[in-house]
Amino acid sequence: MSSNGFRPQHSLGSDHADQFKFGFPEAYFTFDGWLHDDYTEATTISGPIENHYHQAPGVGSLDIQEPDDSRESETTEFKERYAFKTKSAVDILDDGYRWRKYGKKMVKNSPNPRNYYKCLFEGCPVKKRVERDKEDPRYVITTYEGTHNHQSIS
DNA sequence: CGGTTTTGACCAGCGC
DNA sequence: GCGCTGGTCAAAACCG
Repeated sequence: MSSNGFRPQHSLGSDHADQFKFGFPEAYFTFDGWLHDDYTEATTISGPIENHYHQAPGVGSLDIQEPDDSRESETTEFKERYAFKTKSAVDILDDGYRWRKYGKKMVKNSPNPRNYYKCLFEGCPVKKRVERDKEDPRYVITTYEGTHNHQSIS
């Protein structure tokens, strides 16, 4: 977190296996729960905020969304998805991966646009969307979709 | 000059 | 079907 600014050093404190499963760099983020599509079940972050990162005291539940029917799952890329809120003044959070923005949309019921990003790594299917919480513009909702097939370099 | 962002068009799923 | 909504494409602009 020194020179380049944002590299909090605390660890998630629980399932590192999960982190690797999702291919996320250690200690970048903590999760405070799964957000459903309508975000109704979002829990609110409590705890100290450091820079743009949320230092949650604990890791919330992290549910995996798999396709309803596995009838066509073969080589099977699951569509894991998870989301979390971060209190941040900026929309672009450095999570250790390189992303290319490929779209922007105004969503209904929210004055804020939603941005679409794709992981730059060749062949990596991961996408994410970023939007500002409509009720609480101080928060950024980031939704990741997919699993990184590589280590984070950056 | 190469990669990224921007932005409107395009497309697919779904509810009416 | 039709129109609305969300997600993606792609061409041009933009920027280091």
